[in-house]
Amino acid sequence: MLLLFLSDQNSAIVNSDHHTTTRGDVSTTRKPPQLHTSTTSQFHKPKVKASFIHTLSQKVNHLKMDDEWDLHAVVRSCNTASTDATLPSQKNATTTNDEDQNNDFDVTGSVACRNVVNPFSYSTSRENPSEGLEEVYKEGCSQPVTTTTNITAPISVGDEQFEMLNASDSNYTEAPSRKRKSQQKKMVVELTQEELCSDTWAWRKYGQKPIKGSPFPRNYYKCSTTKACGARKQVEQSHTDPTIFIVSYSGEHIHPPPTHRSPLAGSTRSTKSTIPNIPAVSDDTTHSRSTYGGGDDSKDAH
DNA sequence: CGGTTTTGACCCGCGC
DNA sequence: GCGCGGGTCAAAACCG
Ligand SMILES: [Zn+2]
Repeated sequence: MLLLFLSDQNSAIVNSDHHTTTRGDVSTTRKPPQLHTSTTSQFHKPKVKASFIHTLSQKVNHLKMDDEWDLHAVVRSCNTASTDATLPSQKNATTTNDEDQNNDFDVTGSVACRNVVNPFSYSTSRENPSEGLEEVYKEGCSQPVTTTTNITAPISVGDEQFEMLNASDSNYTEAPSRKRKSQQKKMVVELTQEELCSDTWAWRKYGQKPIKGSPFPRNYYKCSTTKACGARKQVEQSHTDPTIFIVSYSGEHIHPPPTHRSPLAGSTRSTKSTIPNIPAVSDDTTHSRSTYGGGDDSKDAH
């Protein structure tokens, strides 16, 4: 397992909730979508390599039939599976119920039972959060825990960002607001489905965008336990190993892990709209969701 | 009815 | 200055 912890000297003060203020300032200017559709000033076309994506999707096909990118579906299915105790990596973990999980979760996390500290840890001592994370990083590097898949794919994204954060700005001294939003701290982790669903924190998805380097989009999640909690994570499927999910954690939880996640969490809607078309009798008997239109700005307005 | 997901739009930093 | 790429917002749809 590879972990990357990116830290910026620019304290986290700037990042807390500034977006609210920033956005709030112009929030009123935010017009309804319809009005804006005609603007088309900064919208670029989706130049996605269809063939490439196609190839990749084929690869992932064996994993998920048509919605290759419903991470939440993955998590959900995983959870369901966990209830059935079908997870290979959780066989030693007798805790399958969320309630019990919470009990077992403790502070280190349920996955920690394997032998490594996982990113789901909750540290009350926020004095030196980086230390703890560093530890995680080191642990993860020295003690790679491969559950069922051999995780050997190098995380380049983290490296890149790290470089950017540290050496991109030559004139960088202590400017508080130099990096985007709260990008100052980040921990990249390669996880499998089991590990992904082992995350007992309550996450709410707030965005999804296709990433240039990877054929798969990236999902953005925010902690939904408390509004004040600035913990976020982004999940992305590894283009090298579709079975691996690259999860980037940023921010820390200001609260203990939730007792149990809401039933709504991780739920995916059947189809995009209220089109009752094709009720249940279809080739895809399962939940097949929409074809990930993607909340990207590459939506080629017209 | 409340919490989530979806998804188009907006914002922002950076490179050219 | 513009376009690109990535991150975030928020309205609407959804589901238990
Ligand atoms: Zn939190």
